[in-house]
Amino acid sequence: MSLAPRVNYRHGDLRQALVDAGLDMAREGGPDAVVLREATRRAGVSPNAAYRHFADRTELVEAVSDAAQSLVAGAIEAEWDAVPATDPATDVAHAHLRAVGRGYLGFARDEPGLFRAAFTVPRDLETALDPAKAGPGGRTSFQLLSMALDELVAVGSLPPERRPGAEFSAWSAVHGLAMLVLEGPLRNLDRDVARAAGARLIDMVDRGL
Amino acid sequence: MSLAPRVNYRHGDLRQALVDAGLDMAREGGPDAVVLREATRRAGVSPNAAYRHFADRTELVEAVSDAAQSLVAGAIEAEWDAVPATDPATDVAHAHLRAVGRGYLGFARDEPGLFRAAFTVPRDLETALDPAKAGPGGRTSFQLLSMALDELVAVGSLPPERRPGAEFSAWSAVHGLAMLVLEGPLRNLDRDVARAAGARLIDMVDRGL
DNA sequence: TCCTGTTTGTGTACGCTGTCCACAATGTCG
DNA sequence: CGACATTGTGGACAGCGTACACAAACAGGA
Repeated sequence: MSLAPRVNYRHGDLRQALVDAGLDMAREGGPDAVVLREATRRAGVSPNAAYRHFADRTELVEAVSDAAQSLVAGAIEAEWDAVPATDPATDVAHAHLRAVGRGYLGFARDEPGLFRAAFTVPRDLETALDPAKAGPGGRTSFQLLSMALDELVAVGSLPPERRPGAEFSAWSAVHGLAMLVLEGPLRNLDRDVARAAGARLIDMVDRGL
Repeated sequence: MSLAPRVNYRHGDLRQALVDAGLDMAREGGPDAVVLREATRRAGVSPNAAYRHFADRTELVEAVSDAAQSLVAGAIEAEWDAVPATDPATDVAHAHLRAVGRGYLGFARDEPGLFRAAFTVPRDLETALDPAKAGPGGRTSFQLLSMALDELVAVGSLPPERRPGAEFSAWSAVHGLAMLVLEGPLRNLDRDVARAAGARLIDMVDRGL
């Protein structure tokens, strides 16, 4: 980023600069490609400077992961907002669920490295409501999924007794396809075939939940 | 393995010894924990000896991955074989599908490191029929899943027009749950809750395919 | 049986990584 | 203005993957 050597001894916002550099590295190569020394290099700073902001490499990667999760949430919000609210409520609810799945899979396809950084690193779900992981609209991807499922119950498309835990099933399905295609055995699946598989998968979820 | 220093200059079967060491390391720590130098150390051999059997670390990890996939296939075969063939064919077909899912998820739960070594490394699906990845019964996990789906069509539980590509949907679902629980945001999910989520997920697949 | 060539091991070395330590520049607050 | 906390630098270390040159063990034909 800042190619010109700093005139000031202090950097300004080194922490953010390191996270940005980490995001760039994760974009091509996933979380494993985030190397601490390289991040400091890109920030124009000595390797050890990073340790003033992160206890170790793991903490840096986790910060990158949080930022990546926020980007995913943004992508899902965009799909959600594109759903017209004019149709009958039942259709809107289903459309919202499918929008969440489409946003998730679309992000995985367009930004595989960041997707893996987002979802193969994080500590646990306890922090799924962490605003740092939310999109511009302030909601995390998990919250968006929950909203869609609540909506399905409200319009009577999902029996209330099947609502608890439904997040896990729906999430698992799309997440699994993403991982299989990204870093799993379906790695070389044709792009169009993968897209079709995504649509079919969302059908299955919509039908089977 | 061979703690006593070799008396012979040659090792015997170094390649296999390295793969075995790699499996041990992958068992705790997943594919990233497979370190080439450590493998040679455990085999009682100098670091460079590995390069007579693998072009680089990646090739070693891939060999470990193949071995791990074979173990998964074995676990699935065991579940499959435990299904009694006495019930009506329809029930048996569904039971086989569920056995595949149970075997897959059970292996992920019992051997998380090996599971990740098996499914986050491999090159692509082209080699899904590779006998090296098969279980003792000679079939890969992908083949077992396909067999279950064919059976479902045969007994009329799955419309033939939905058969093509059904592997991807079913596989995605179980794989996704496994990944979320193993190295994803559901990492700290209670063991019993995870098990219940698995059962519910298999329900969804069975219903929605 | 020796001689020769191929296979499979060893030794040394290099650059890269994450991380530790002591020290210096900068900002803040009494 | 001076003391203190913050944030940077510099040097060092062990461990990693890997390249290169060399040595031991085997294999086959003379």
